[in-house]
Amino acid sequence: MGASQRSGAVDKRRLILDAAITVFARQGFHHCRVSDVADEAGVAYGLVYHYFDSKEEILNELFLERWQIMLDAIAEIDRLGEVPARDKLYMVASFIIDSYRHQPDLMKVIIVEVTRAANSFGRIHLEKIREAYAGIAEIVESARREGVFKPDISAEFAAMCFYGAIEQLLSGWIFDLLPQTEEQYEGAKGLVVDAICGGLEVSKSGAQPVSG
Amino acid sequence: MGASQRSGAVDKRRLILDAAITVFARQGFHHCRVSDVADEAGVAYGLVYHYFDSKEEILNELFLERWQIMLDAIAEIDRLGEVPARDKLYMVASFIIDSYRHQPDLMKVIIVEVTRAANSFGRIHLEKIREAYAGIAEIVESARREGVFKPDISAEFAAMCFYGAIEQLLSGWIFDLLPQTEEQYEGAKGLVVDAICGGLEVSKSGAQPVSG
Amino acid sequence: MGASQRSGAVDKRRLILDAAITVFARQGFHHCRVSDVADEAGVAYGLVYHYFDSKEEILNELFLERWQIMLDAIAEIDRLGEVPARDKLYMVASFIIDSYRHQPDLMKVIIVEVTRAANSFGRIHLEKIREAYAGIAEIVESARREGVFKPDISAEFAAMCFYGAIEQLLSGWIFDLLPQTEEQYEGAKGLVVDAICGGLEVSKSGAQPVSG
Amino acid sequence: MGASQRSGAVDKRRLILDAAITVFARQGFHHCRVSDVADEAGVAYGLVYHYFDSKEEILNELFLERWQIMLDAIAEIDRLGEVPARDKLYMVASFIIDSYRHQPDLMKVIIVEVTRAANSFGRIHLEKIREAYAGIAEIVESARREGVFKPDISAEFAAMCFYGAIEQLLSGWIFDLLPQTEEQYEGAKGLVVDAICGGLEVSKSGAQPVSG
DNA sequence: TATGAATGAGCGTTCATTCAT
DNA sequence: GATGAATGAACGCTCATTCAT
Repeated sequence: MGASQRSGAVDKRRLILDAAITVFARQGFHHCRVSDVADEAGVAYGLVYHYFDSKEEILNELFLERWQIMLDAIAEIDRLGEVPARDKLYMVASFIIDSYRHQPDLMKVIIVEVTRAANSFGRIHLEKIREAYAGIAEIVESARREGVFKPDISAEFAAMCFYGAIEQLLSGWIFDLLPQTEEQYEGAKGLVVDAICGGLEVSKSGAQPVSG
Repeated sequence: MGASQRSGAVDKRRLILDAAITVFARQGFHHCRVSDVADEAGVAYGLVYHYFDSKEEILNELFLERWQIMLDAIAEIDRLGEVPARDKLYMVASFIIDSYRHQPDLMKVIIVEVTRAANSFGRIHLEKIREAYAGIAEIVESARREGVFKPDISAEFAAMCFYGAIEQLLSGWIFDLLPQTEEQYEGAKGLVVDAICGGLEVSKSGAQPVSG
Repeated sequence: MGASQRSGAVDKRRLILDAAITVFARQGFHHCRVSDVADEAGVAYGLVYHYFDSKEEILNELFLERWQIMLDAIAEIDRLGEVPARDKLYMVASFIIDSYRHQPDLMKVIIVEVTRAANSFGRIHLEKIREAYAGIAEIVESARREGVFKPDISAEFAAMCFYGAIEQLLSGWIFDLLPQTEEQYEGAKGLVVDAICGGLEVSKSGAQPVSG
Repeated sequence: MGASQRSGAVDKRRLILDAAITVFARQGFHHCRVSDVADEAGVAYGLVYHYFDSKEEILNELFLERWQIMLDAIAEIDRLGEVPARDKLYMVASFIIDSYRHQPDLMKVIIVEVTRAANSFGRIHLEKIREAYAGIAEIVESARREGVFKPDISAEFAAMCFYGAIEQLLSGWIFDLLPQTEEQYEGAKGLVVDAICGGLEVSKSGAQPVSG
C-alpha cells in the first residue's frame, strides 16, 4: 500500500505478492519456503521481510485483498433493486467463477489455504468468511420474504449450500476433477444456479432461464 | 494388524490413531508435533514410529480407513433397487452427516487436512476422493435416465454440487458458523436434499417429503 | 562361549556373529542396525541383546576372536628356529592373505571398522593391534641381529612398513582396486615379501626365491 | 566462494571447515554432532547448513581439497625429467609425511574417515583415491621400463606397497604407536624409501642415499 | 531361550526471522 | 531500499537398548 509508486518503478511489494500466489498455489503454503517466494519474485528474501512481517502476513493480505472485493461485489449485488433472487445468485456465482477464471492460482490459494484451513491460522479470517455467507444469505432471505424461495429452508442454510456448491466446483477445477474450458466455466454459472434454485428434479414450473 | 487383541489388552496402534484424530483436529496437522500425538496417546515417542512410517502415514491411514467406509456406504446405497433418487441422496447425506455427528474430529481432519488440501500430499488421495463423487454421480445419472432428474445438468456436475453443499455444512459446523444441535444435524439431512433436489425456489410440484 | 552346544542344536550366538560379519561388511558398522544383523541371522533382535551387551560388543568379539588367532600365528612363526627371516615374513603375509581369502568379510570388517578406525572405539584395541606389529618386529629384529637385515632401519619401523603394505593389498582387494583371483592372492604373498625384503630395485644380490 | 574476503573479515566457511577438521579428528566423524562443529567454529548451528548441504559434504570437501593437492603434487613429481625413481618416491613420501606434519588432524580425518572407510560413503571417492595409487604406479613403471626396478613386481602392486607403508606410518603416528618428533618425520622419509626400494635385506648393491 | 513391543535420548536438517552492511 | 549472512528453535525420524511375556 505504502510502496513506492513512481511511474516506471517496479512495485516490489506487488511483485512479491504475485510471486506468493504462484508459489503458494504450486507448492502449498506449508510446503514452500519464504526463499521460494523471493526467488519467484526475483528479489532477495530479506526484502520479503522488509515489506511483510511474516510469511503468514503475505497469505493474509492475499486473502483479504481478494476476499474484500468479493464481499463488495456481493454487497453491491445484494443492493440491486428489482432483480430476481435467481439472477442475483447468478451474478454471485458468476463473480466467483470469473474470479477463478481470471486468477485461478489466487483462488486456489484462498480456498485451499484459507477458506477450508480455518482451523489453524485461517481462524482469524472466520469473520470475513462468514460475511460472504451472510451476504448471500441476505439475497436468499429477501427472496423468502417475497415468497419466491421456500420458507422452510433458512437463508443461512441455503447460503451455505449455494456457496458450498460453487466452492466444490472450483475445487473440482483446481484438482482437475472437472474439465476446464471457457464453456464449462460459463455453463457452470447457470447450471449451479439452476441446480440450487430450481433443484435437480424435473418440476412442472421448470427452470426459468436466467436473464444475466 | 499384528497388535495384541486379547480382551482387556490395549491396542496401542489404535490408541495412537485415536490420539492423532484428537490432536490433528485440535492443532491442525501442520501445527502439531509427533510428540503431541504420542503424549495424547500416553505412549512413548518412538512407539509412533514403531507402528507408522511417518506422521503423514497416520493421516493417510485415518483418511483411507474412514473414506473407504463412506465409499462402501455410497456403493451400497447406489445398489439399492426400487428406491427413489431423492431417498438415496438422503441416505448419502445422512451417512456423511452422521459420520460427522459421531466422529466430528475425524471428519474435521479428513475435510480440512485431506479433502481440501489435495494440492500438497492429499494429491495421492485424489482418486479415492473422486470415487465418492463418482458414486454420487451414479445415483444422479440413474435418476436422469429415469427422467426424474433434469437432463441438462450432468450427473458429475450435480454430484459436485450435492457433495459440496454437504461438505460446506460440515465446514460450517466445524468452524462454528452453523449451530450444532441434534435437531440441526437431523434437519440438515432433509434440507440439503430438499435444497438440491427440489431447489430453493417454490414450485408447483413442491418438495416431496423424504421417506427415510 | 557359554552358549549351548548340545549336538544338533543351532548355536544362535555363532549365528549372530556370522550374520554380523556379513552385515558389517556389506553396510558398514555405522550404517547398519542391530535389527539388520538379527534379520540376517534369522532371529528376533531382542535375542542379540541376550547374547551381547551392545552392538559394539559384537564387533569387539569379532575382532578379538580373529586377531588373537593372528597373534598366535605370528608368535608361533616367530618361535620357529632355523627359518630365515624372509621365510618367516612370507608365512606372516601368507597367513594374513589366506585369512582374507577364506573370510574376506571378516577381514574387511576388522580392517575397515577396527584397525583403521582406532580413533573412535577401536582405541580400546590399540594394545592388541600393537602386539601384531611387535610380533612382526621381533622377526625383523632377529634378522637384524643376525646381520641379514639392514641395521639402520629399526625393526618397529620395518614391521610397520611390512604390515602396512599387506593391509594396503587387502584394502585394494576389499575396494576392488586390485584384481582378486587365486593367483593374485598366492602371488601377492611372495611379491610383497620380495618388495619389502628385497626391495623394488634391481640389485646384484637379486631376490632370493622364498622356500615356503 | 562468495564469502567475504575483505582483509580482516573472517571467512566463516573456512572457519567451519577448520573446526570440522579439529572435531572430526578428535571425536570421529560418527561420534560428533554438527553442533560440535558449530561450537568449535564459534558460529550458530544453522550457519553450517548455510554453507554446506550436510555433515558429509563437509567431510567430502575436506578430503577433496587436500587430496587434490596431493594428486597434483604426485603428478608434478611424476613429470620431473631426469630424476631417479627413488628420488621421486622420496618426494612423494616427503610430501605425504609433511602433509601430516603440518596438518595432522586433517590427514587423520582423511585416512581414518575416508581412505579406509571407503566401504560406506567413502566409496564415492574411490576413483580419486585410485588416482593417487596410479600416480605412484607411473613412477614405478618408468623405473621398470628403464630397468632400474624389478620387472616381476607390477607397478600397481609396488605402488600399493609403497603407499600402504607410508599410510601405516601415518597411522602409527596418529594412534601414538610410533614416536612423533621432527627427526622421526624427517628420518621416515628416507627410511620408507630405503625399505621399499632397497629392501630390508642387506644387499651387495647397498642402499643409495637419497639426494633430496 | 526367544520375541518384539516399548522407550526416549539423540541427531541431522529445515527454515522463519533478524540484522549488519 | 536491498542483500544475504547469521541465528537458533523446532521437528521429524532413527535406533540402540530395555523389558514384559
